[in-house]
Amino acid sequence: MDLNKLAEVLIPDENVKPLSYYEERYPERTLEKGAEVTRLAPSPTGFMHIGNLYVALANERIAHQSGGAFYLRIEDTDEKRKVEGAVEVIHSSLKYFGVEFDEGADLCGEYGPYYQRQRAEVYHAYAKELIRKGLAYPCFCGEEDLEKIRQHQTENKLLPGYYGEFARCRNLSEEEIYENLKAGKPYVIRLRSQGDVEKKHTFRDAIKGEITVTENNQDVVILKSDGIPTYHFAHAIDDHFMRTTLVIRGEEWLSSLPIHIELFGVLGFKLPRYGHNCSIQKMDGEVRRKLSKRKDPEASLTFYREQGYHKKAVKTYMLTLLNSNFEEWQMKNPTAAIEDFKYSIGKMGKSGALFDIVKLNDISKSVFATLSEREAYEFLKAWAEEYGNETQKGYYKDEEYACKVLALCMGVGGKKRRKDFYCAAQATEFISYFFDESFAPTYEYRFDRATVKSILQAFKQQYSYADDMQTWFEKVKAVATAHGFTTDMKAYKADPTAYAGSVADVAEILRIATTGLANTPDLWTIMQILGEERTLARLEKAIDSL
RNA sequence: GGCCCGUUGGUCAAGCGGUUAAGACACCACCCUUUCACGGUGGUAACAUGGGUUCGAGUCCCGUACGGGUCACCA
Repeated sequence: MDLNKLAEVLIPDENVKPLSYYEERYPERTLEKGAEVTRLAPSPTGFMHIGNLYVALANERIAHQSGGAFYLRIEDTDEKRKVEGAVEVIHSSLKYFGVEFDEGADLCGEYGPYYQRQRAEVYHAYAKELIRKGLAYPCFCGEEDLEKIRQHQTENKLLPGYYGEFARCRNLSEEEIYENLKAGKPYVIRLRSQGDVEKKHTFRDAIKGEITVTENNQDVVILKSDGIPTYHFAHAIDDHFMRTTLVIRGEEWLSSLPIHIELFGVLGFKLPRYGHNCSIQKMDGEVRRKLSKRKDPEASLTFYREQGYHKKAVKTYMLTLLNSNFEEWQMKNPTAAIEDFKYSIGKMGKSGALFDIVKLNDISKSVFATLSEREAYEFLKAWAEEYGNETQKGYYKDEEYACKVLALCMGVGGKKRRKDFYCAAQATEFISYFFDESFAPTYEYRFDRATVKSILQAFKQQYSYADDMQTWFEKVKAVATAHGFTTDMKAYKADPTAYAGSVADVAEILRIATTGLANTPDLWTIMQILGEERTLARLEKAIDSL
């Protein structure tokens, strides 16, 4: 059979150049020893999963820490999944979390184009080469044919797939091929696999360690009927010519590793190192499962922006999941930039981590506690502008007032900072009682109405805006005593039944009356910020409601 | 179902043949505090399971159970 001719007929791409051209066009990178070239290679679906950030961060850290390069390649070989503007979403959502590429799609770079659809000629050049060598062949089987083969295989408990004796088009004669072609039958190009599933090898994965893989025996499709490569073929060619040294990707790829190993071998390329990481999971009732794009809002990167999580918090949390020694390092180096952490691929977990939003919130609280009230103001204002409603935007109109509120709520200037905020949405909700337009209390007291009313009335009569904190407390205590509430907390704790309540309970009643909440920062300061008129109005309103 | 991977407290996890089996989050208690928090101290709580190998096993081997992944002209 004239394989040269067959290659020309099957893949009539006039842009194809000799193979040596591509090796020269995409030369080995000149890098320091130990430098790693890594990449993120998402499909442009327009949806960014938290797992994308997770794996992007791992790749980015390793490349930049080693003095290598980190690039973005768009795997747009699947027409059906393509979404307009998706690349912009990838850049912007990763950039928000501080992950930036050195080269890649929509950026410059010597190893482009970085869109797979634009690299057709390279794939074609190598597909042709494989055909010439007899290592690839056209396959005319349609969906129905494949279905039939699969059915036969499942019925007879055979390994499913297109291989060996089941690969019907593998041994088509020259006449048959040209007859099919003449009849206008669509075809794909398949690899003529030389592997044997009975042969096992151990493979060293950078994350999982030693794993056993069998050889691939599937005649996988390398070029689809539209001439576009499948993931496997594009992966081998791109990662070779973009000179990737380390491929960190999800563990769903582990099972197709044998295909990749064979492909790299058959193409004469050096296999990169691989690290297969686990996906982030969550608890759904009793079962543990992957974070799902459809069911879990927190699976989407946009969730964190809409909620107003600080990028540093999300990044820190990702790092604690990615590298088990990160938290310890951070505790020892509380002021160091997280970029200074020596990331190690070997420290990545071998089993899937559960996503724990409570832990994220805890980290976020600490991040807020490092912000000044001005920084918090800018952050919250920016969030409100983009995601808040009209009332919430209004909170940040008066900068001085807002900063006073924030300074109090974050404990700025105190010996220890408060940790009430974990995201912009929650922080904005938290401070809403400072604004009359959103003050809608439900007043849930733990004492009977008569007592509450009496306490409120007594306090209101004595209240004076001019009082300093000390005087103010004296008055609170006086009200407490007058109602049979003790001011001696120790005594109260020793025997709570001896009193109607404690001064803490009185404070709680006043707190609920003025803010609607049982948990707020220092009440005296709140009243100072609110001002005399509004404070009295709120007490009045609370009394009226009883 | 076949193949591959995994399994240490509720969660994230250290551990690399000999440890009183770290630490963090959460929870609880106490302390600090004239209020709410912050903070401090302490506590509850774990090697999935059955066999081996070994003087000795969370650590090595085999089986079982459970969980995950994968079996496309999707990535």
